[in-house]
Amino acid sequence: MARTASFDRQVALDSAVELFWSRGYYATSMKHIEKALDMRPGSLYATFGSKSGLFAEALDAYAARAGNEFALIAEGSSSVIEGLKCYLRSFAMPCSGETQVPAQACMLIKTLLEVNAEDAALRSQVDSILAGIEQRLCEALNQAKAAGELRTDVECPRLARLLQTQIIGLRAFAERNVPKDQLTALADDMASMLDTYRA
Amino acid sequence: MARTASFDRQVALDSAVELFWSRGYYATSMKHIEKALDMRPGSLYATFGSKSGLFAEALDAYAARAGNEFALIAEGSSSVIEGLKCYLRSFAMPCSGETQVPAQACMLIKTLLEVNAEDAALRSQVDSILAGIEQRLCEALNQAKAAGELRTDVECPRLARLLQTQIIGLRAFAERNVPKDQLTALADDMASMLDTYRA
DNA sequence: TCCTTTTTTGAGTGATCGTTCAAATACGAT
DNA sequence: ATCGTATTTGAACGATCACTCAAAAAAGGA
Repeated sequence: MARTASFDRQVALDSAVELFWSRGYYATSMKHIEKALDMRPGSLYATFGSKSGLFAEALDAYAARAGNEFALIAEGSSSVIEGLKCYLRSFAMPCSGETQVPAQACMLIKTLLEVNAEDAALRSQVDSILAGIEQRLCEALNQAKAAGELRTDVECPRLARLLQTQIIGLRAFAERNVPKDQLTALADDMASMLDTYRA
Repeated sequence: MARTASFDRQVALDSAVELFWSRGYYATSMKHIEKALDMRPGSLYATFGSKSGLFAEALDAYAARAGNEFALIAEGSSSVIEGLKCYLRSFAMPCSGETQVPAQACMLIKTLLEVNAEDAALRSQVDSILAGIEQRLCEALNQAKAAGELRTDVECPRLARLLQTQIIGLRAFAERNVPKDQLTALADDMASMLDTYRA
């Protein structure tokens, strides 16, 4: 046999997420990537194919991480709705624990607003990931309704989209350097808006 | 005297807004700008100084236009709150009239999420423009409260931030290719949320 | 230890980036 | 018409872009 690869694919992807989430797609050069992943062009292109290929994998890695975080909060909550409110409020926290986040805004939304028609593949990838998140929210709301937490006339898909839009807005708003208490008040307003739909 | 400039500065800026709003800052090259404004490098640099200088002026032009549109809707409404609800719903419309918009998302938010720390001047410019919009919303709400449209216990600055965040989220969400009826339902949900604060 | 196979390296590719500037051009005053 | 001045033009700058590939390096099997 022969030489084995010296890098860890998942570690490299995590670095790529950090870098792209922070700098966006177009403003991240291969030089940045080489330094952040500690890999040289040959290895990078052999492994990920292209800059956009790496970005695509980073998007999926980000989505997987975000999904885990949501599941974690949902699991640790007494009810579905409480979990969703807690999830909303989590985006107003400075940063849970010691790890610093590269940007307040969601990487998916940053990509959705940044990437233009020439990179249609990335656009549609983001679109389908967001659709998946929307569906997960909808399923959580269905579960809440089945548990009697929500009024029976609530349209779950519609409320799911409202919820997703609230999160998008909150995280984009947080990209500004706004006082922490204003941010928590904003998240509280959104969380209490959920109570409107309660049974 | 001597030769007079052959281009109209405001027309050029409008083209720049259209171009930058559509393609973003980093993905717009000077070649794109030369073609869109029909100007050659010498004239461009003599007039606007640099790519970032042109972008800065385009941002201001965009903000002025957006302010006018808001004022127009506010003027044509029976009450302040009705005007705000109408304003919210306007972002769910396909496009009012014949003019096509280059992007659904707000150019200010696209810029806020795209531009990174190396271009701090643009970032802080966006930040102050957004703060100005927030204040305008707050003033409108104060006016509504004075007219008895809002409960007396409503914190107008806080509600203004909530409103701005709703708009941000709605317009970013609309960047996806989502069915029109879903979008109007979303805007309706946000508009009716305003009723919660009514007197 | 040596050989085979795979990975890693980094110089180099042409293209494009934002920007400059001297020459050509055209307008207004005389 | 001629001149003086400001504008317009487009070639060219060095830097950087995403990407390629031949050579060097290193791991596992013999």
